[in-house]
Amino acid sequence: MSPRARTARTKEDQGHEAAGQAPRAGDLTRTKILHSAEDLFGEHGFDGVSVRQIALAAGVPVALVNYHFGGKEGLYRAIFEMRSPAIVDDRLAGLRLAELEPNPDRKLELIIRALIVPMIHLRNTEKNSSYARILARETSSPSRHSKEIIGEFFDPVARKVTEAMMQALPDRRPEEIHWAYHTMIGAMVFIMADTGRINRLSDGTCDPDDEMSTATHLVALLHAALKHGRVPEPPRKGNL
Amino acid sequence: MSPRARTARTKEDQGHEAAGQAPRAGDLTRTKILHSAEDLFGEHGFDGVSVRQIALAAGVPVALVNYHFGGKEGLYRAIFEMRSPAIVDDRLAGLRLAELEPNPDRKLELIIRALIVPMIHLRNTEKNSSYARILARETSSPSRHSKEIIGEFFDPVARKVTEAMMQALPDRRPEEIHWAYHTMIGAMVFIMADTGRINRLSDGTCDPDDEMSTATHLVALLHAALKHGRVPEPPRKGNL
DNA sequence: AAAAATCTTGTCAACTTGTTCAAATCTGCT
DNA sequence: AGCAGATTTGAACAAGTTGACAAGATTTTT
Repeated sequence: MSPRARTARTKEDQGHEAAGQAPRAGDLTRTKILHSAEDLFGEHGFDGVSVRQIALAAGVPVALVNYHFGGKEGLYRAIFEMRSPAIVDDRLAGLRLAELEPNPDRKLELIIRALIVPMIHLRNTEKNSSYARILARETSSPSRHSKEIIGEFFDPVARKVTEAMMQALPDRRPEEIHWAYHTMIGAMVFIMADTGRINRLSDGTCDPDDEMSTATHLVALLHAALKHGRVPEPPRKGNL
Repeated sequence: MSPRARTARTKEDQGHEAAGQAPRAGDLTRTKILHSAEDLFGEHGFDGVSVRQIALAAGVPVALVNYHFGGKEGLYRAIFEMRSPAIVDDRLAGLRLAELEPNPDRKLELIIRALIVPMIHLRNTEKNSSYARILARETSSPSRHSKEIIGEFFDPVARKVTEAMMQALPDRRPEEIHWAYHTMIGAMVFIMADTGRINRLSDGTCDPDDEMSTATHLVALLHAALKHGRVPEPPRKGNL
């Protein structure tokens, strides 16, 4: 069979890349495939791309994909293993920063920024823009496979964010916090999906490529939503 | 060839179903296929389902799909032609209602409701829940095909909504209106996608199946976002 | 230098994909 | 009853799918 297949040593490759710990021969091929896959998956989705197209784009024989990643699913997972840590770590760092802020209003904004800015930044970093699209697709897909991947890679940090929100907004019911959180994720993910609709409908006034402007607007809107968006009635049953 | 292929007479079938105007023989088959397709496309996306799976679920031979809809794409389009008018009309009706409201604050809320409530309602109407998922997928997909379909069926009403928003919030720059609009769409579409993540992360406290509660929370949050979410600085270039 | 592990390559088989075809059946109309 | 058009059917098609293999090339270790 294959000596080291599956999604084995991806952490070493990306995680501590600086300390050159035995870069093997196949690593160049790995990253070539990984990048092509990222682009194509981002554009057409998991089912919309064949391994052959990826291999062709990467300029390698098809068999190499199976050798290095143990199949199409393994390749897909490898993309998440490569990219996710960066966002998650950035978010956690942002949350730690928010904890230090005494002013409750500023604190709330910092939490929102911790959630949003890493992703916006990711999207606008040349090489990673496709991953943002992949993430957008996956986040809003109801399939079992998507749930597993998102759950594994992003649920932990999601819980941290909601906890921080509860602390920053102590007068809200958990229900309100969670709806607010998913409103934020939805808005963010939609803009990250990059359908071009924003540019189209705004006649070019709004441009997601403008990292600064996008973040400013999105944070302002979501900050207002969280700060002033109280739900009037406590949730008694049978109200119509 | 096929006498009447393509996506011909879908309006007659669904639109004015009451007045029985010549229900042809194949109409039952058509709707069987249409419904199965809706479910499967909603669950796995366009590329995630094969025509054979759809035919199998509908209990008809594969060839009938091509006969009635002229191919897979035609079938997909037919779903939009069947479902879209209902939402679009509901939204337009909601917008007309909002125009009559004198109180600017209430007016803004009515506009938001006009955009959101029809879709939430659609999602929670037994038969149509899958279409909401299809719509969510398609709205946040960057592929050319998705752009075309969404553009054709939903851009017109989108422009009406943004126009109404500009009237209700005359002190905002167009830029702000458009970011706000896409924030709304994103939040809504994400919740409609129905990934189960909301239930999971909130430990069941939030349930998108509860139409009333979902609408209340979402409208409250977005209303606050639009009302208080001003962007501080005018967009001068080169700000860092 | 020899041996062992790793990496690359072209090809293959088993299977699924969307679509088409000719023949059969059903339908309503004169 | 008979006919024309609409509908249904099962089979077939060409093209593309994934994953696997053995054999060769390369690198690393002994």
